[in-house]
Amino acid sequence: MRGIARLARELGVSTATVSRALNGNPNVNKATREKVLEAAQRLGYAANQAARSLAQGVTHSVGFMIELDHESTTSTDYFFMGVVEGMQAVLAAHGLDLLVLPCAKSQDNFTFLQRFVSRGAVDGMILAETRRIDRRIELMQSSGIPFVTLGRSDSGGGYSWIDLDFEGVMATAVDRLVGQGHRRIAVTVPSNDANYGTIFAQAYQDSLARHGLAFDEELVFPTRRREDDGGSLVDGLLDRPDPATAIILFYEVTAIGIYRRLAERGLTPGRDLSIIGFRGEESVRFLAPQVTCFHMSLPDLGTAAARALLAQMPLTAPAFSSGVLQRRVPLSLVPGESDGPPASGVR
Amino acid sequence: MRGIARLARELGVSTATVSRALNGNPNVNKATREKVLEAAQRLGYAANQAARSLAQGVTHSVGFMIELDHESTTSTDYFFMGVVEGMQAVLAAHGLDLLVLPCAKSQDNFTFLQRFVSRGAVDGMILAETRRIDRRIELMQSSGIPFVTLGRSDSGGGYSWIDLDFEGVMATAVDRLVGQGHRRIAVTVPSNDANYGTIFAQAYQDSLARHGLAFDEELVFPTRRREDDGGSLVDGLLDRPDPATAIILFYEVTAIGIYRRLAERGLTPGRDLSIIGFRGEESVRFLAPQVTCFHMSLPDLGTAAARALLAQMPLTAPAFSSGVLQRRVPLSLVPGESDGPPASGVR
DNA sequence: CTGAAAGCGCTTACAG
DNA sequence: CTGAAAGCGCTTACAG
Repeated sequence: MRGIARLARELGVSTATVSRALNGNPNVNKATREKVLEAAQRLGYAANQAARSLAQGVTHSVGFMIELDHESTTSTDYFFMGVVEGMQAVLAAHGLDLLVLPCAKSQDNFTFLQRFVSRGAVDGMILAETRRIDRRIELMQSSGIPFVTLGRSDSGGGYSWIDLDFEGVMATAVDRLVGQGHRRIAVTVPSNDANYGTIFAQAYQDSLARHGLAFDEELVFPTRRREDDGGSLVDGLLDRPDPATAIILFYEVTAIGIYRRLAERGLTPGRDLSIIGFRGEESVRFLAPQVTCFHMSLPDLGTAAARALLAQMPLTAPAFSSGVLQRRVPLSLVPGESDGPPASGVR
Repeated sequence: MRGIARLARELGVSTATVSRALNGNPNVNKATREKVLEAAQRLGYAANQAARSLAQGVTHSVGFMIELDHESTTSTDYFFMGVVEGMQAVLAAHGLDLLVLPCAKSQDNFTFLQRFVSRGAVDGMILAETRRIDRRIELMQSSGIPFVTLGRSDSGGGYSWIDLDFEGVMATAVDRLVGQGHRRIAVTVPSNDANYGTIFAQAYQDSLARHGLAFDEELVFPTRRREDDGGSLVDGLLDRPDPATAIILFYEVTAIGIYRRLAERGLTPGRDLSIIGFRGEESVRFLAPQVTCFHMSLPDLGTAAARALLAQMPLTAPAFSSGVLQRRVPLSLVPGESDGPPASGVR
């Protein structure tokens, strides 16, 4: 005999009583409860997860599906762990375990998710790196399992998501540069297929349009999350009939390569080329001149996602404001010295 | 009626047959199997995880416990995701799910682990950041659940671990510096309580002793995983009666701060101070002069850990060479220009 | 090759 | 406040 039955026998009570005592059911005599709790503690007993889940119909766990591609996992810009920190704290406070579920880039992410969902392995799910068209969202909706995505998608319609305010960031950056006198503003966009790339690029176009500036496809540079992906675009930016005088970076780490290439050409960031980075990062903080960028708290992003999920889960929903939550997290500008009026003085 | 029962009824077979077909039991008529498989596929049916685990006594999942502290999760030096990449690939190939289990620094890591273990939530466990004395190891041993640690510990005795060859790295670095003529060699060590700090420091002492060099406690600098933690130690290193002429860095990112401070003082890395970094990192790769460092593959480390675990798990052990595996993964030196003969020419 | 039935270790109405 | 018993959804000897 093992598990709860063994504990019950040793204590001379029924398994029902042990179960109630352990689960905080109020209908248990105080002395009995203490006896049970003490014994469980002493013997290191905890209810078997599988049996518990089967009986209760809930797992008390939440999955966070992330995709592993070598480019990002080994990047200095990898930021999901900071987000996990916030998620974990909120979920733990509500008695939920966070299971980070890594899906290899090489396997189909739909099938991967489907397995966890159809097996009932989690009570809720957080998805990252949403695509513009993302079948995972419809999968989650038809599964009935509460979920929230980190990032928007055109799929699914009215579901909960948390995303960064790319539009706000871009508007602020372009406003600032235009205010400094720039007219030829370039941009880098991620070279992967996540939806944020599309959103960032669209916000760029919209912001230019707001200022009556022409959109030039040749000023849009897809880059990877790599320091050296910045350097190679500098020449293309400057050596043209109408050179760009400013650039907005999706991956701020690429500033490192840009600074190097500028230095090689005897040029100075902020004077010969204005640079604004998207997400202020540790690895870039030590560049001189300091990169003008946008700041955000990664744990706060995780916290927001976890809350949006809890608001949908049966056990926790009552404590949260109801319904679907769709929120863009604003970022604040951190002025540096990497931008300023164009050297040519064009205005 | 739901789950397997519903599927069975629809197909006009017993649940036993459905179960066998789905689990690849050979004792199933081919036509029957195909019928079942087709229906399961069509209806998106997958066996309930909890029921399956309860009946089988195994979860087909492996946990990787990592500790979240804000310093490391937001560091550009965070490297566990690269390791996860390798783990996940190996485990998936053997039909095992990898659950990354984040434990907040603020909660007790022993209790955290105990919950997952005593509940039977995983079939195997990988532990990171082992301490010199680490009660988790005895916990795992008494649980009977296969486990492997990323990092050594004095606890537990003969269990499986994978660790980096800190001794080899240190010996190579010191040999190289001594060969260049250095006699006063400083070192940075991590300021946390993980065992690798102790090992690194001990290897430093041993390597000095091998060359008959005196150990000077004042040349040992605890640092965090932060770029700016390098700069502050430069002055202490140089402004003393017998200045250090070389330094070996545990966290290579701190080289960034060191380079900056040296530049401020009009000094040159590799000439006025020789620098060797431990783990070659993306964020440091663009420093000039290039930092001499040691290279390793993060996914390979994960692969090794996963294999060491599989070798202990009942279902997979037969395919692996048996027994306890304790392995130090070697790193290879990548020469840069950040070290060389001391400027004073002392020999 | 297939089915009826027991059993995995819990939780929870139900009855007292 | 407590216990006997059913039930959660599977898997797997056992019998045929």
